[in-house]
Amino acid sequence: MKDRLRHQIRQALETCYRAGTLHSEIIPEIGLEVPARAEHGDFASNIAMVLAREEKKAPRRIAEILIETLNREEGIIGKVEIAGPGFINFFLTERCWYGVLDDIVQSGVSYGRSRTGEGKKVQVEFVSANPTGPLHIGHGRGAATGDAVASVLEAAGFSVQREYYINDAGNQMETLGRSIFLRYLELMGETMNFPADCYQGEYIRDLAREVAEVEGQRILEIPEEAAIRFCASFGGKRILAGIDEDLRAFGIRFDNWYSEQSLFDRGEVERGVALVREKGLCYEKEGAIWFRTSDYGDDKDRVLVRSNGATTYFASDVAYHKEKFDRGFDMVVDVWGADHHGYVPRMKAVMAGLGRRPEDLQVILVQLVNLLRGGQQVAMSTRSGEFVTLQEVIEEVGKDACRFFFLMRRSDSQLDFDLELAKQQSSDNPVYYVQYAHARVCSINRNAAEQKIAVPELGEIDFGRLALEEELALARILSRFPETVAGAAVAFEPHRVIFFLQELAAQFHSYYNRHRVLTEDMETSRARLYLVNCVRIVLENALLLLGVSAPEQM
RNA sequence: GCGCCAGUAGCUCAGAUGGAUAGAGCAACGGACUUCUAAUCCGUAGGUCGAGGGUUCAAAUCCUUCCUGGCGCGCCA
Repeated sequence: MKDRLRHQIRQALETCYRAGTLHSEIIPEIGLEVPARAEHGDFASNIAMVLAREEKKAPRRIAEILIETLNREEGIIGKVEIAGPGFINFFLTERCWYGVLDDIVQSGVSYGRSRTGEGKKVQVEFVSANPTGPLHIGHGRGAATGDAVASVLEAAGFSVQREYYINDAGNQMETLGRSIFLRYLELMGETMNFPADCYQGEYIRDLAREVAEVEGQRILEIPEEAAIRFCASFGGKRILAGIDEDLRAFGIRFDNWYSEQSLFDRGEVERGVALVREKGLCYEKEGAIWFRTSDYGDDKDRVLVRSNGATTYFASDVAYHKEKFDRGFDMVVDVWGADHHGYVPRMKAVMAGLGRRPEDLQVILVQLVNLLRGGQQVAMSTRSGEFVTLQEVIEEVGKDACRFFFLMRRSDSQLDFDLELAKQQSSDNPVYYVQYAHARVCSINRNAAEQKIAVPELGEIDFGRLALEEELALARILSRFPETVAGAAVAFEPHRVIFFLQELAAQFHSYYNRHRVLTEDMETSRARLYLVNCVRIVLENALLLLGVSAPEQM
């Protein structure tokens, strides 16, 4: 809708230049916004004020000239007013708003999709938790965010792959192996002080028990190093399977699981290091090899290969990101915990070093989740192994509430997650507020069916019956859905969809309370039924985009 | 010390490309169920947008200084 109007303005501008009524010959970015106040129209443009300096004319005068030139034939533009210092306020015709309803019915599940992304290949990498323990609530937020970003990008016309990067190569895997091995020894009757730098959680004992069940005494009889390696691999696989299970319960599936170890096995890390050395981006100092990331905005250079010959985690990441682009992605999105933000400049530097634009790598930082229960903070400590797992939270509050809560805030602001509130089935709980709107439409449909009124199909209603202000307001909100999704995609901000949902649900609830859909008058009933089913479609599309279900009854 | 992020109503937070009188939810107060689900709605009240300076016709938004909070500054991962 906005694009159509913008197009009309551009044409008017060109016509003015041709006719000589305006002369600056520039076509600036045409600012169009939805004004905060209804009396300022459906859209407002600041174009006249932007041109004022160049034209050396009063903004209001420019606005007059433009309005005279505007093509009204397409029937989109109803009334146009000049207001304030030179705003042009556009009031679109009702016909044009109700055309949105036909768009929605026609597009159905596709309504909201756009071609903004032009099919560009994007990879979204998220969660990527080390396979050394179960997912906790912080991972949950990253999971919900990454998945929603991916979905929103898909809907905006990008071609998206979801990837999980498995950090299975570093010495944390060694620690995992040793932790399990030591618990295994305990089971076999050895007494010891379990080291503080090992993983403390109860799940380590469970894994040790499994090792004992499957392998019996065998692990006692092989060299310790091999035993640890076995335990690491055994535990890593089990934990990863558990992570996959948790994520599926959360409604998330990855297209690809990518192992860091495989980078080593295929020589990618070596090749990556060699490549940046060939490009002259490195130097040796004190026996180590350094990447000149400070040439590209990082505050210091970073070690790729340590003086003992071992590569750093950074080296893996250079190889990994290089390999991502080798796979043909136009853009790569990484979802990280906000505590890794210091890592961003060096990875941007890597992009530049590899000859990519820094914007081709987008990093979304996800802030901490503050877990509360009835306003009281829930104590968590990774070191002692006392943390609330994602699985526990999903079991307690349900997938829908969990997903919704994780997305309610901008990802880079901290999030209070109150378990009691998330469970509450009341107006305090925004999840139910939105879902309830959907269920209500479904309920209306059931009642309509009882009265033998079918939901009208495309073109079957008389828009003249939709004359209420609240109905127009609904149509306006519905029309904004595609641009909301596209905006959320290019800004990597899925929370915008949440706010859209809340606004739509609020407008619907208000309408519902004030007016009956099923009335004495058949044609009015049918027209309203058509409208509220458009609301239902958009609610459902938006909820599914976020991984939240759209229930038919509650 | 340096860097990144944040500071908006009592609380939790929105405010896309700078726009007109800064919004929502919760909490507070007052109302609405013989009507398609009250998990809802309607109304009232609540603000020096951390502080100062600057750019602009126009600043919560951009620049700058300062204050406060969080995080990060390894040949760790």
